Amino acid sequence: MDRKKTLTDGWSGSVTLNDVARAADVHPSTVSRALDPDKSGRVKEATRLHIIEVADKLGYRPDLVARGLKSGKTGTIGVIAADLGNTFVTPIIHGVAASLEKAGALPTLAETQDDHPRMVNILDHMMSRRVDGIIAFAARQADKEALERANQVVPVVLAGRPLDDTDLVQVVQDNEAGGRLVADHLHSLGHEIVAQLRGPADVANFPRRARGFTSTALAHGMRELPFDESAERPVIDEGHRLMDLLLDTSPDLPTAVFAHNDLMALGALSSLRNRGIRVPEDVSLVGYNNLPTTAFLTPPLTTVRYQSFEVGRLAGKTIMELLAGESPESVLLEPRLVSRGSTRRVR
Amino acid sequence: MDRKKTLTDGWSGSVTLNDVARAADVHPSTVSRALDPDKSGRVKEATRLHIIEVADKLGYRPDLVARGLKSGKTGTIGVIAADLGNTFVTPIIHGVAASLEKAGALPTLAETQDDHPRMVNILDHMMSRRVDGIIAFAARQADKEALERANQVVPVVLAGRPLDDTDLVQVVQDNEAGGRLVADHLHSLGHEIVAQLRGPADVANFPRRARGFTSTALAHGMRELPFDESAERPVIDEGHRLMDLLLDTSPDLPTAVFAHNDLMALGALSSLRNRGIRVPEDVSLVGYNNLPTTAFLTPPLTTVRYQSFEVGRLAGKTIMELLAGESPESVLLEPRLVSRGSTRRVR
DNA sequence: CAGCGAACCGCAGACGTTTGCATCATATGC
DNA sequence: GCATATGATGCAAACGTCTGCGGTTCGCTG
Repeated sequence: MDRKKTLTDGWSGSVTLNDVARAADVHPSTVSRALDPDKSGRVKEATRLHIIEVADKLGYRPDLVARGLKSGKTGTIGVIAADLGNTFVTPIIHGVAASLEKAGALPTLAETQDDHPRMVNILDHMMSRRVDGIIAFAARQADKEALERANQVVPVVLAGRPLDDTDLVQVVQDNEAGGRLVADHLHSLGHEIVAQLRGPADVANFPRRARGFTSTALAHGMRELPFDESAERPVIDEGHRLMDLLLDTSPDLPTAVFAHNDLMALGALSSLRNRGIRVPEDVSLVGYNNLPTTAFLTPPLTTVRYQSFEVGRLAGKTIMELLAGESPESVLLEPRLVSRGSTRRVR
Repeated sequence: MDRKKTLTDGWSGSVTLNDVARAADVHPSTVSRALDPDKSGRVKEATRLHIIEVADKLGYRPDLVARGLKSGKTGTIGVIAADLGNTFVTPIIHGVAASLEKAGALPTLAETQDDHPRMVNILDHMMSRRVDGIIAFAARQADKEALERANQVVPVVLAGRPLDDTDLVQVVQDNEAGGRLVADHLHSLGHEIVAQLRGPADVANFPRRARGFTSTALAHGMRELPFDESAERPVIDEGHRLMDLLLDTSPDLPTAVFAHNDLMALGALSSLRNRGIRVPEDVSLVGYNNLPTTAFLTPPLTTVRYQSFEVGRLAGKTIMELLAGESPESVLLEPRLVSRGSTRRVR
């Protein structure tokens, strides 16, 4: 009349601490202590071993939900993405998952589609779930206030996309340096007339890339064509549209184009092809992110490496440090230019 | 002396049901009922409105952890991936997240790296977290038993990668049909000597593709070069290695090669290029998955569309149906060939 | 041998909800 | 106007775990 449930021999229909206690003939609190590595010194070695044996035999698994209720810690980190379909986002998630798992935590995923009300809803939901912390990436400037509010309750780390004027801890790449690298590269190849295809202005990455590029181009005495249109979203179609627009409206042709990410570069490439403009013979083209397949394009795309996985990994590490009460600094990763066939010396 | 905490005006330091009850001068259970849409009929309209108003003012957010403990439902679905770095996996996750969110649930992510012990650990962990269900994709045959055991406790859905000889509900593409499509396509272009670059044999997708391809090629009277080596992992490098190996060991040259996925096709492409073998002039090349950038390769890659997002979406839908007590069938999506420049009529 | 501290363990309350049951007041039927 | 049905709310237990407090048992010292 003691061992009542032996349903499956795997995770039986949830064996509780009480079941173990009854089977081991001790009080539940003793079982709790025996199974807690921190407290195991507070229980006699013999009983501890006995309890562990019984727990194993019964296939006891602690109920993390109950534990979470009692302790206030769920071991869950909310990860809020703008767009899970974005090829630049997924490696970050990969990095986050990898580093959290190492710390015994797990990420819970949500997507905002860059919609502000949705961001607020999701934050609400995450708080309801009592996540221990939040990693938000791909946040637009508009979300800043909501994220700062959330940060009053649980640690918030920004990953992949920076936010201006905020005290939130950030793990991002130095996009301005990235823009500078591109300008330097084009300058070293002798380009003098250049243009940018801008990503969405409210995603801070892109204005920063633009700023770094423009200032350095200027410093080198290059001429940047005035073209302020920016993409709605950083995708292939928009790259195509912007390239078309530039070609249709600009009196001059640039000898090199800096697309703010690889996808937009792809779109630009097909726009150029459609018009018989050759890359790199007529125009050099640079992307950003170094997506896995860019090396296999024809021509292989010159681009800037974005260590997405590393960003995710560090963001995970950072939030665990915050949870441990430490005060980690924001991280600014250095970009690196990957020079390939889509850029060449201007004749 | 009633409203004690007004810390932040956002998510104040967690307002509980009791706080609301006290402020509204009713019993907690009444608040619980008033806020539950299902039970709202069981409380007077006036008090209900009053309670809602008070709850809003206090910024009450239910504690989903406590609710989970009481109700046994956490609103969380465990999503177990083999490799989050796999470009074929991420759209599936995207689809899962999208469809779960619609149902008010959220996915919790973990990665096995195709390591069996790790899969078991993660399943354990997921059970401990009391997930309502599990979507496992990218499972190898070895994991079958563990997943079936888990399925005794919570619904399990397999997504993206099929498993043989199991009753688990699956949402996958008809890989055999995919293989047939490729063989048909190559046949229609007049190819007679063909070869396959096989993906890992223990991931059921690949043997199925192989089977469909081989049987159809045979039926068409084509000759398939005997080449049984298969990739360790379905990645670029392995495609390169296999292509090299095939070229080095086979006495005959195929006029067309079917790589079991796009990444391997990329590797094969560069192997061929290194030897001065032109695609598609000398050899036609087919991939699988239709990754976003394959259309921009030179030549654009002929491939088979894998509706990854749709697979994820349906997997999410399916698990919600299982949770609702319905008995959804396994889903077998139809592949579609995407014919591009990497295949051409044989001279 | 009395006394005392340490080691070990049980007790019970708490975390924030939900829910069957009990209770009370009100409305309905005769 | 009384009995009964009905509607609204309060009460308390429970979900599984953790933990401060206190009690018991030992072994030890003086």
